[in-house]
Amino acid sequence: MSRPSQAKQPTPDHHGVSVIQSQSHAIVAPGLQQVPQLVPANTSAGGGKAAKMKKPSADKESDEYRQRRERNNLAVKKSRMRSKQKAMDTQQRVNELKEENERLEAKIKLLSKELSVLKDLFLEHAHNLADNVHPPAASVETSVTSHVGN
Amino acid sequence: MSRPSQAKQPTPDHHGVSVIQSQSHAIVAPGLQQVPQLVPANTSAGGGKAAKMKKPSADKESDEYRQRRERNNLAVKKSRMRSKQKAMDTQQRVNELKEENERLEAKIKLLSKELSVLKDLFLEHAHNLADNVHPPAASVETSVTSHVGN
DNA sequence: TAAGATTGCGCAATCG
DNA sequence: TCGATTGCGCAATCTT
Repeated sequence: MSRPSQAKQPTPDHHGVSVIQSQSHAIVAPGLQQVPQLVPANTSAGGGKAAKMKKPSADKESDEYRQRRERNNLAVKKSRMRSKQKAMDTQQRVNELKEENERLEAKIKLLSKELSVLKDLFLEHAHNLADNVHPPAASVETSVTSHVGN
Repeated sequence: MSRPSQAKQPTPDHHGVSVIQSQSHAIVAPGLQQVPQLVPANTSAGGGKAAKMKKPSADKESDEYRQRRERNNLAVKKSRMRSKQKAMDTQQRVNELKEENERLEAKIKLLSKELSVLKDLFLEHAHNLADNVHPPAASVETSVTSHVGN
C-alpha cells in the first residue's frame, strides 16, 4: 500500500531467463535431463573489461548469489504470506462490520418503535386532556413497558 | 482460497528449472549471454521407450508448448488481476461499511436522546398528576418537538 | 551501500 | 483438453 511508484509503466522487460538450480535444494523436475547449465556473462560494471569484475558479484551459481537468492526467496514467501493474511483479515473485517450493522439496524428499529409508542401515548393523553378525561396514570405505564419490553 | 490440496506437503519440488525464452517476446536480461539452451528429455509416457512419445507433446521449445505457455501466462495474468481487484473491492467494502456504521450509530444516539426526553416528560407529568397539578398540555408539546427536531 | 520487502512475470502442477 | 488457480523462484525496485 502507498506505493504509487511502479505506476503504469509497461514493465521494462526484465529477465525472462532462468538457470538450473541443480545442487543443494531444488531437485530438477523429473523428466528433464540435467544438461548444459546456463552461465551468465560477467560483463559490464566498471570500465568494460570482460574478465571477473569484483563488486557486483552477480555471478550465477556463486555463493554470494545463491545466498542472496535464498534470502530473497524467503522474503518473498514471507511477504506473500502477509499479503494473504491481510486479505483474509480484511474479509473477516467485512463480516464483522456486517454483523455490527445488522445489530445496529435492529436497535434502531427497536428504538423507533419505542418512540412511536410513546408519541402515540402522548397524543392520546393530549386528547384526553382536551376532552377533560383523566384515565389512571397506572394504565399508561403498563402500556409503555409492555410495548418496549426493555 | 478453498484449496486444501497442496496442503502441508513439503511441496513436491517441481521445476526449479527454466529455459531461455529467446525468440519473439521476452527480451533476454541484459548482461546475460544467449548461451546453450536447455533441452528437456522426452522420456516417460507409455511403455518406457526413450524416443519421441506422441501424445504428451510436452517438448520444450515446440509450437505446442510455447502456445500453451503463452495461453497460461495470459490466464495467470488475468487471474492475478482479478485477485487484486477483489482485494481492493473488499477493502472498499470495509470503508463503506464503516461509514454506514457511523451513520447508524449517530441515528441511535439521536433516537436515544429523543426517547430520553419523552420519558422524562412522562415522569414529570406523572408527578404533576400525583401532586394534582395540571400544567397546560401546550407546553409539553412544545418541549418535545423542540428536542426531537424531526 | 547493504538487506529486507514488494511486485511483475513465467513455469509447472492442479483444479474444475 | 483447456482456462483458472496457486506455489515457487528470479530479477527489478522500493524501502529502510
